[in-house]
Amino acid sequence: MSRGPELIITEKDNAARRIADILSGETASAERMNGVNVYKWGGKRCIGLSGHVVGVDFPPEYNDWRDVEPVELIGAPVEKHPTQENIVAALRRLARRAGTVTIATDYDREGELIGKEAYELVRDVNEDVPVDRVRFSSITKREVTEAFENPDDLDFNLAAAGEARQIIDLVWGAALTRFLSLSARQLGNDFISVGRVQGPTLKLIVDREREIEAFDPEDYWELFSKLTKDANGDAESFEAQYFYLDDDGTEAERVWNEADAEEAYQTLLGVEAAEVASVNRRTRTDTPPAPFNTTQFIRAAGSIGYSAQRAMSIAEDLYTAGYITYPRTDNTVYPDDLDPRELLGAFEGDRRFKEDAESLLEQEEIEPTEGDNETTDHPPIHPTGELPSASDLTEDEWDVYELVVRRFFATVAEDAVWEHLRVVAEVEGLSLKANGKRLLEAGYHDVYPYFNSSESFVPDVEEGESLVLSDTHLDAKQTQPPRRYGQSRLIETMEQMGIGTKATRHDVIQKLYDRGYIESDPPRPTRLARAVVEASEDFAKLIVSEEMTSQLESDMLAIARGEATLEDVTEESKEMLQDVFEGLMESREELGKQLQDSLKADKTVGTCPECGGDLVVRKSRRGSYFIGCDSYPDCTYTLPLPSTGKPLIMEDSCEDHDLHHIKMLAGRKTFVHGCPLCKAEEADEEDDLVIGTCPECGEEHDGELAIKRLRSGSRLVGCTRYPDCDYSLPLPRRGDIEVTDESCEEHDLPELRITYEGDREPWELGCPICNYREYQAQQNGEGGSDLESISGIGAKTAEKLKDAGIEDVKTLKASEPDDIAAKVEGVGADTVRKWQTAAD
DNA sequence: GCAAGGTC
Repeated sequence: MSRGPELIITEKDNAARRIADILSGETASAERMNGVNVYKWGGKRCIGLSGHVVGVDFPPEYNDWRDVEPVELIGAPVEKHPTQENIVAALRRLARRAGTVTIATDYDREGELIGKEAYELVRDVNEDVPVDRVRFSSITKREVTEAFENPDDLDFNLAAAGEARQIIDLVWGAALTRFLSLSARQLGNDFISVGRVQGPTLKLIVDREREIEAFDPEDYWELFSKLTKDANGDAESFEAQYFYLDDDGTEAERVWNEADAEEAYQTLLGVEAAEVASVNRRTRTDTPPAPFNTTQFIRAAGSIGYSAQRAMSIAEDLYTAGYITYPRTDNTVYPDDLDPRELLGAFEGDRRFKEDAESLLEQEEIEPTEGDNETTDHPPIHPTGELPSASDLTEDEWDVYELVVRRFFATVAEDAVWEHLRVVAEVEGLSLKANGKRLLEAGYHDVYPYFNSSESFVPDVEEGESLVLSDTHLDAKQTQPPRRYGQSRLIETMEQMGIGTKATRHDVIQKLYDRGYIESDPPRPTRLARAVVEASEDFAKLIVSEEMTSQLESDMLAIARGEATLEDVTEESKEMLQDVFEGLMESREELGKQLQDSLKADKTVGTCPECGGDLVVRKSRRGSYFIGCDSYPDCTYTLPLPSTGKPLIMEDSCEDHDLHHIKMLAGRKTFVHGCPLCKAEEADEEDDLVIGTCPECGEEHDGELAIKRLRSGSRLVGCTRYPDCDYSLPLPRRGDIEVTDESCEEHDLPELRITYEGDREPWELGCPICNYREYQAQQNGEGGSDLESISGIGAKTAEKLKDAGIEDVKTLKASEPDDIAAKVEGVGADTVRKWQTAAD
């Protein structure tokens, strides 16, 4: 009997392709099966999954939220079903005729579970085929070859640990989410969610907000003087700060008592010189940073202005294009077979990195830095050595790519060395100190400019030397509340707390935005978020506590070790949830009311000037936002809002009308609208300024074009016969509009100039018709494809789609998913369907 | 339609 082909299953297409290349000596060819790549060479086939291709859920009879009491979900069965039909079908087809199967999913717990899911799909169609498992932590020739020479077995206990997590997350998450949503009567798109990871993350944000609110600022004073060394006519000055030793004998700069501060201030004002009491010099070694894992990468990208979500999406594109390694990793230690010299060598041929690469290669010894996390999942994020040419990347992609390259450079660069100089001067029993620092050896800072390496100057002085004292000033200050978490700080804290994973932490933050729990950046919790956290603290403490995860982790460890079973762990967890529900059911109504009140508070802008009710942000039937009275239909008072963006109610209010200011969130086009009533009044007070004849109805009806200000705050050039004629041309939101003496011959309209406050140069907008035409041409010309407006389509994918003749969203929507999948590498029909839905 | 975890 002849054996069928060997089937290799990986976690993702990219890994399948690279492993096929390595094992085949680059002779593997790719073919498409159900829109999925299958790599083929000799008697072997290799297919990449897309992470989990099956998911857990309750049976369909539990689908209706209203029909099923949330508490019933605790006892409900949990089923597995395919979520990526095309991949599952392809896998089954291949498995049916396979002679052996090798599971080569990622080397971590979730990878073991994904491997077991693949194993079960294989077993469904082929009872006898031998299945083994290979493990490697980076896809290099050496590791992969070695792993395939020494195959192992699947670790079913480890996979069961992952399954226990799936079940517990589903049951707790779904039961509590439904309970909160039902009790507040929030069904449909605006349901109220909680979960093991989003819960504690939200509590972190809410707790910080509570600290900020409870903060009681304290007054203190700080004193500074200028000290000048005046030797041989060369005056060198520096600022020194007053300090004293507090009761514990520790050095303090803040003076907590105004009288003491004033006394010291007067003393310093009365003197003209101070004597140097001590000079301390020391050198400090500043070691280069460790290689990037996901969290540290997000943090660094954050410091150059990229949100966590955006940084990961760009990294994903760079990875798919082959320029950087896999961006989701916990590892901060390079694998043994990364040869830094070889990788540096790849940058010698590139104009932009040549100089730095060469100087690094001149080092006699190259020993990369190591971080604290050494894991088996993937190598730290580093450039692959395949370089993009300038036109391959957008500006943002280049920024992020350069960051990854330079981080790699830094990890193989030399230490930096600083010299710290501390000078203490004394006068009349008062002490002043200054700390200078100088970069003696720039080391890694030369190749990694993202850290602050600025120096502060303090001249060489000697003990006993007299310095001129001048410019003494006393600064009154106040202690500040703790700062809100920024996105990267939040992700770092989640990592420390052990919640979420490298691949999900940034998504969790996005989810909190989507659910209406946080707004703005740095994120600020809404009233709803507080109510959800409070309700959870009162009745389901575990769901907002990091302990739920640490408990789960130790349970999973026990399962993996064979010391506990999946059933033991899930049953115990369900019993705890059952107890939680006893408390919840009793307080159902009260809880629902609190959630509803908070939801309303989140929408409230202020008090209605006509009836004293609440003014709230509403959405019209056409989908646009406006402000209306909560007492509608008894009160019909409304205020318009700008048509672009989603309104955010800001914290500050208008002094005249006591209405909260509004910000319109629209990505890069975000702007502050301000007080909606002020905007409306400004428009009412401003007369339309006629500048010419309406090109559409001028001849027939004597329509005229005028510069108008709308109550929504927008400005435009529009026909005076509106609404009978709706001809209009856009005008910028900001700046003063000046009508110049010049006029456009073609359209017989005056040219406009926009002027700004401050130093900003005026903008010669010109004829409004010409200007609008140029704008439209620009929109349709370069970057005319709007494919990238769909979430999930990056620059690279858009490029690939265009190569396949799919130029824009319209074509994408009109095409058959399977056709696109067949034409475009790495794109499945399911993905296309998702894009098509996203485009609607 | 719920979670969290993969991946796109």
